[in-house]
Amino acid sequence: MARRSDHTREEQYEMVLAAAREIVVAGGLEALTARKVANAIGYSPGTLYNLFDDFDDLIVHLNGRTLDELHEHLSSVPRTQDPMRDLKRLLRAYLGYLEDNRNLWNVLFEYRLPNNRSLPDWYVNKVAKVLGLIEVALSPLCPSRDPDTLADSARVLWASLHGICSLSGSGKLQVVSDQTVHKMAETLVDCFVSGLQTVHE
Amino acid sequence: MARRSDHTREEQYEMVLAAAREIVVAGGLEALTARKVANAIGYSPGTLYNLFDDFDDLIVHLNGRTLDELHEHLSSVPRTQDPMRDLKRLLRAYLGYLEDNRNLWNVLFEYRLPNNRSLPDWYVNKVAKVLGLIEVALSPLCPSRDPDTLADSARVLWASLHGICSLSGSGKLQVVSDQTVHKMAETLVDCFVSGLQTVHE
DNA sequence: ACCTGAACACCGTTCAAGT
DNA sequence: ACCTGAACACCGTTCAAGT
Repeated sequence: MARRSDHTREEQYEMVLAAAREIVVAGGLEALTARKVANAIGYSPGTLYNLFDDFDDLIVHLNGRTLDELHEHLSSVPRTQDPMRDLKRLLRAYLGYLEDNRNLWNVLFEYRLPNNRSLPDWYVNKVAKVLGLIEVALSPLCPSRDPDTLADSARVLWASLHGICSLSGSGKLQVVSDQTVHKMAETLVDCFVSGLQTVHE
Repeated sequence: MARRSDHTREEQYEMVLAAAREIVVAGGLEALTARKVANAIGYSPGTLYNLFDDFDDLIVHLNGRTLDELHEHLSSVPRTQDPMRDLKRLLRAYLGYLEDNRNLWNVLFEYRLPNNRSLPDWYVNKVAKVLGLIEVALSPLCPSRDPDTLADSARVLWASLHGICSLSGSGKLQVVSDQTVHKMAETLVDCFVSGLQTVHE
């Protein structure tokens, strides 16, 4: 109906992501619809397509923000002289973020791009930044000096932790309490790190 | 329009799951719709609701079949006198099933029930059966005689493996080749089992 | 140039109407 | 008793029409 200059493109972008975040926090991915986001920011559905390629693109941007949040949360973990203690703290910080932001975390991982499309470079970089934190924490515990081996170990640990959180969160492991998830995650870290140091390749 | 006794209820049930399986194999979860399933078996959409509570229920039943298939596939792995070798074979069988049935595997894990609902008992039992296979393989490698500890270890390993396959499959780990996934999974198993034997609790 | 809102082609689900 | 198929309340997405 009209050209509205109520908000700049950047303001609209921020409004959309803020609204999307709120909707996901309140109701998860299934609650997130284009019409609801548009309504929340006071624009029509069509306006979203001026800012994003499509709804998938919007979700990827929201997940990018979640990765930033997660990175910041994990970055706040202090480093001491005890590498194993630091790694455990990082683990607890991760589980803490998950518990406080369950729905955002769920969308971050449960959302899959359609088969023919792949994640944009800036998104891949955000993942790499989080992985970097794990590499740093794992480095003093990793006997190998090869950076590729370290990177692989960090990815295995990160992915394994994800598996525990993911399967238990979706009720596919007969896991009832967060306490059990914590215990399983600790078991993983203990065994994996211990194994790293004894396995000779 | 008519009462049709072309097929019994059981026949219809089988037809639905067979059609759903085919649609998923061909196009993944996003291709699976009620209308498409109904059309594939030559009935109207409404008929599905005579057989299943809703579409979620249909997917859960399909996933139940996938769990059966997976269990059967893993059961075919022969047992030798070398526990580590057996476990590695189990691992390879799992990765093999995944590669041959990627879309079914994706639906098995990426599909989440709405928040307020939980998986039925018969489904939980199917999961437990698969976990049982891992327990049996892990048992001779696990120093603890406590069956609960063994069960926890099996769940940690299963979930961790799932995490690696899941994250790499959705492109969230910068993992390119199946070869890398294999390598990561082997690293996990090596380190985890080795760690199991050295970690004292 | 920007935004609208109706329209399109879909969803899962329901239920009166038929046999 | 079983099945239909139209209808309902939604989706994501597009685009002619407005200012």
